[in-house]
Amino acid sequence: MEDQDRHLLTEAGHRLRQARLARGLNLHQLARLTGISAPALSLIETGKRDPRLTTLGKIATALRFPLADLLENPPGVTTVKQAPYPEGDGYDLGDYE
Amino acid sequence: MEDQDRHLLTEAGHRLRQARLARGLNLHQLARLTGISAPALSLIETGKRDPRLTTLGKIATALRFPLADLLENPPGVTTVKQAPYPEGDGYDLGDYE
DNA sequence: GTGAATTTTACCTAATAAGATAAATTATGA
DNA sequence: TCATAATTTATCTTATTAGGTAAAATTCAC
Repeated sequence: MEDQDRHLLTEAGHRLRQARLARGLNLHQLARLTGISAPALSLIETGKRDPRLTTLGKIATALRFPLADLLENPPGVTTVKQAPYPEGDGYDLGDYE
Repeated sequence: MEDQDRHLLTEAGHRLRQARLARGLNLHQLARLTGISAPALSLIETGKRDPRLTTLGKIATALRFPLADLLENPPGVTTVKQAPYPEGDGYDLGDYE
């Protein structure tokens, strides 16, 4: 697994744990709410598992936490609208056509 | 699979496709950029596959697209800060302790 | 320090993501 | 229409998620 992947998983895991603790829930209780087992939740929160999108969705729903905030954009930070993309260029596709 | 899951997958898929097309890339080219096969990308974009978090991360990176924007918060919409959570209550854990 | 609660880890099984490849389908253009 | 490109679907293999359970480890309260 690459470094970027690992960072993504640990970051999302940290935010999940913080959100759960902020709501005063333990893993057992969150497991009840989500239908995801406590061991699985533990692995996700500790960044040891690469969860599926719907798995994250179930957890976010149970915690009443915006899914997007699990992944990027620390609270309060807003994504800046980018300018439209320059036509065609900007991607290195190598010599592959 | 539940209704909410399906909605999450189709929504994320749509946004992925829009982002890819906005950059003038076809599936083959995006496959080259991400290391994810074109058939897999097709399944994800059409909401027929439940991708892993790191898979979404690879695609978002390749498209230079904020991962969070794939999932919620249509461009321009900002998440409203919630008040701190009321102590203990608000969750229906049934009669399970 | 002890004991209880919580979390982590370690098995197992089943379901499924993802790669490769190829075939089929669907645009797109000449 | 026909040819080409692009996307979708199908099949197979491999890797990994996720549930269940139990045991180990950690944390917390007393």
